[in-house]
Amino acid sequence: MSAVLAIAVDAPLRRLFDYRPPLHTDPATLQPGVRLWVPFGRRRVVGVLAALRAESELPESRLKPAHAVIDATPVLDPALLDLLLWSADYYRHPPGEVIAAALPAALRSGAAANATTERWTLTAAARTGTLPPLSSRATRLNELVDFLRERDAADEAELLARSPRWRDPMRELEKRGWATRLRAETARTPAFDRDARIGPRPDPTPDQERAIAAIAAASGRHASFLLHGVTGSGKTEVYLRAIEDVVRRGEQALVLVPEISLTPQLVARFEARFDAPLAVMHSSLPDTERLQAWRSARDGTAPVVIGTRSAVFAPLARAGLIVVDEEHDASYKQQEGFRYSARDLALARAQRLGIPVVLGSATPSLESLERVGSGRSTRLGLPVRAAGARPPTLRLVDLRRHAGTHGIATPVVLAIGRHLEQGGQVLLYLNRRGYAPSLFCPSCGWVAPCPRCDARLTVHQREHRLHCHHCGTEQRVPETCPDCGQPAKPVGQGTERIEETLAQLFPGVPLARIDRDAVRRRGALESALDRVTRGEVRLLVGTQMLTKGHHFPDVTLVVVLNADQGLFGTDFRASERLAQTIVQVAGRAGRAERPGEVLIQTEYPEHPLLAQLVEGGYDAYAEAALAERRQAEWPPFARIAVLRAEAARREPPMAFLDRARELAAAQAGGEVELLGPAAAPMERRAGHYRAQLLLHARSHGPLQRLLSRWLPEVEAMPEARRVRWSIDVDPLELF
DNA sequence: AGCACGCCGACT
DNA sequence: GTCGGCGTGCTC
Repeated sequence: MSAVLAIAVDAPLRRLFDYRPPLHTDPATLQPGVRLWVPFGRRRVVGVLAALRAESELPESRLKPAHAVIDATPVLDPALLDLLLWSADYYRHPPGEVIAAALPAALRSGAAANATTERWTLTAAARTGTLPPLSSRATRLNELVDFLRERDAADEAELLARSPRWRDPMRELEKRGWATRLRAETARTPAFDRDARIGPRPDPTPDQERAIAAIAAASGRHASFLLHGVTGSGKTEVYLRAIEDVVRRGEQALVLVPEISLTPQLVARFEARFDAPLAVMHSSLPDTERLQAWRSARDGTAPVVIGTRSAVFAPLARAGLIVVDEEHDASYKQQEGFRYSARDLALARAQRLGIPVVLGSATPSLESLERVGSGRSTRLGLPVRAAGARPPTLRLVDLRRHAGTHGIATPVVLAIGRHLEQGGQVLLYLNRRGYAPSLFCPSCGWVAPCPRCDARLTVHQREHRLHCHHCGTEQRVPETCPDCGQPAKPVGQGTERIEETLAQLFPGVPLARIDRDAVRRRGALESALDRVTRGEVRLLVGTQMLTKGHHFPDVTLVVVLNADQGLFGTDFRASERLAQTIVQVAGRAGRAERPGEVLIQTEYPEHPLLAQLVEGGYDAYAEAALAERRQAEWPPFARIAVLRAEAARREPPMAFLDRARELAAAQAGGEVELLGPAAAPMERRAGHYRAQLLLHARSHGPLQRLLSRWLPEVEAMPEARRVRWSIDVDPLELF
């Protein structure tokens, strides 16, 4: 009986491909997780052995033999391979693409998995003297031969030490058959010395102590913790202590952080503590550095592996702990292609590995709070701020009752003045960059539209241009309204306009704006943040960028300029995001001994979400929101998936989804509810019409069963070829 | 995704 | 007469 190799190939195809073993290769020597070169169509590609099977569904005659085995040992260990194949199944994504997501680009194109060292040696013929002698005038060659004759082999360092220009003569010796190179895997041993290498650290508070002890008590088995600590309560110190414990046992910790917070400062803080090289994994890392980080994670030379979303797939020689910082952050969910949640996969991975996992946040996702509520996770609270700082007080400012200046209500203007007078810094948050969200003609009602989206163009005054924030379209600001020829004017507020207004209201007060436009230049963000920290800036305006990770100890007043965007969102998660944003931005105030003040401008001060936040903080909001989700049967009390489609014309996506719905209805059997199809709220984006079909079920099982039977049918539909479609399991955003 | 095959327009 | 447009089909 001949074995069949089930191989994952990096192609958008939701299946594995069966091959015969390479010629003269005993399949018994092949372990799942090794790479092979395989013929694929008319190409030759790298595949990963997913499983060895007794037989194929295809007749043996249709199977091609793989060309060659690449790895002696698997690039993906059994647990990681298993997690990846499970993920492919769970997220309904092609297994080859899922595996590709876990491997550095170099490995996807066949590079050696292990670092190799080259050594040079004389050939047997050279040593026995059977070669024609070298000319006595070739001094460089003769010297090199003499050098090699004295030893078995020489590595690059030794050759370099002898002569900096050794490569050319060596190449010549190789050409003439005198020398040859030996390639060997570099021996790697853990570089860190368990005890001696832990740097100076502060004493933990009693709350931190309790959390550290709970995590330590779970070492060596699976346990899931939610580290719920208000901003400034010292979550990072808990991670560091828990990791110390892991490192002392000679194990590794995997730390996931949101995209925006993987800064050199954060890495430096970890490095200072462990005094060891960390493996840093980030999507914008150059290929060779990614490969190096991957190798040092895999061979165990890095005690700590720290990275963004895709680092959840980092190979670990001796995994001891997984940490997911700011677990509520949306950047853990990949929004295109393989739409996985790194936070959810971190939980799945820790469970498979039998190790503890710590999710940390000041504003936990409702999913994580529900896990605590149902007993699947243990909450570790850090209720007070380190250094005794008092929490800020929140107050609502009714925009209907107070006149204002370009979006800043008078009481807020007065409060800003007061805080500035008392020497505080003031931070204003507005999630809208640009000068104004639209350009409007008061005489005829025309509003500058994006030609490719159902959206308005944003005015960028400084550049004198209109930008679409959805598709990137840009144009000049027209002198006059194109419809009636009258002057058009910017309407509404963006950060650029707030900056201008503040400059007028508080002349002479140093001001900085921090948003994507203002800090586009390399290093601009760092230098702006520096000026804030040094106190050179007193007024600070910015977007989301301000709410993540940066600390502003001297900020005494935080203003949320417009809380209303999240209050009536079409998305069931809109209010959760708003509450998290407000609490996160509020957390920037009152870090030091000065109490902070937070003012939230709204047209709906009676809205229950805002009332809960102001009176009971995030916990009160979360409790109410969970009750609401339970009642309405939305996640985390239900499971959803979204089938999305888009095309250049309006009809094909709807036709596709209508037909897909019919197929699903024929299978659903009552347990899965179908909602839609419906056009996206902003139907046209970047010239494409978008629509979606929502699938809703009480639990995971029925939804997964439907998806596994239904998607192959969807894939085969003729309508499927006239649209771009995708499936999103556990979507974060519904549109 | 690639890659090839296949049948209809403006050009060396 | 050909180069090449992107529709269609296939990858063990």
